Amino acid sequence: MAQKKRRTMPTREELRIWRDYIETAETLRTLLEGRLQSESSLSSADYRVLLALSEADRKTLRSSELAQLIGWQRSRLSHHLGRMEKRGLVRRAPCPDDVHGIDVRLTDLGAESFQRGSRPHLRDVRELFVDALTPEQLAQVDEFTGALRRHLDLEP
Amino acid sequence: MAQKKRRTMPTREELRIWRDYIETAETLRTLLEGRLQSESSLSSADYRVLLALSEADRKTLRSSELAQLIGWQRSRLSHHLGRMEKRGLVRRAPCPDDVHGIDVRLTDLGAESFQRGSRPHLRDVRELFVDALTPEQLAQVDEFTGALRRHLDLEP
DNA sequence: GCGAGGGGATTGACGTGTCAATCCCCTAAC
DNA sequence: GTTAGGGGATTGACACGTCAATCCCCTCGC
Repeated sequence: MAQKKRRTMPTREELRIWRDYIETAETLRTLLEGRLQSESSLSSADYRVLLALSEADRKTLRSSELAQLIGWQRSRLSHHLGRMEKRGLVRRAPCPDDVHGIDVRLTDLGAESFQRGSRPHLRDVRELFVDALTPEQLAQVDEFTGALRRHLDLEP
Repeated sequence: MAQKKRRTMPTREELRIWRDYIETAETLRTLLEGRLQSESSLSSADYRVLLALSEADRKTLRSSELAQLIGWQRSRLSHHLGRMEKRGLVRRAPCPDDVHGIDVRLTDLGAESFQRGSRPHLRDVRELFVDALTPEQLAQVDEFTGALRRHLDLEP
């Protein structure tokens, strides 16, 4: 550990592991995204929004809460909601309780799209990720992801 | 294993691990990319191109070889080279040996930018990724990444 | 020789994400 | 009351990646 702190550059081997790690995660994301798209015409961005909304009380969230929940910048959410609204998946309306603030509401079409996409997507996650790993490996993923998150201060 | 095959959906716990995994990798990528950008005004896409070129013989590669090496679609590479050329990082010229085919050449500015970005970038990788993990955890990452890659048929 | 086909590369249209600027409406200072 | 400021949200300009269409020039069959 002390020795590790003294080094500046990663070794060749560490670098290879890093590259494999990040590239594999990327590939996995892309594959899942492609399947989701062809199964339900939803991007993974759509999916995150729909997921958050469908778990929300009255299928509605304040725009800022939604951004907070899924960890997006305001402007990204705003752009994306605009596109989703155009496709009829969500609807925006001024929030009655608060003069600032916009309520984002799941439409029937949005709820239905999410339902339709959800099961195959979960199946895909099992197939491409969970099934690739033994239970021990899965536990290792959890462990080291936790270590990374703590290192990066992503944990509560 | 037999039991696993029979299930359709991942458990709640498996899903949590999946989400943490993919989200952490994504965050890490974004962080690294931001640092690279502010340290050297290079995107990680720029970096990959410059890395491949600077390791190449005569700092030059055929466009198609380059695409192959870094695993990009032709059109993505073409667009990106256009932008990089505009910034003076690379230069394109018809390939003398082959009537089809374009030679992509690292410019002096490109080589210098890469040099300048490289060390801090490697330091960042060590700091944000390698230092977060014990040697055992790093070995585990390698192991399960390998398992994933084999499952997805990404291995040679 | 000439037309079909094919590999190499580019282009255009489009959806997406980021950053910075802006807008809107409220609250608080004076 | 008028204005400074601040939180919530949108907008515009731009960089990026993807897909499908296209272009270019060669090779091969005839």
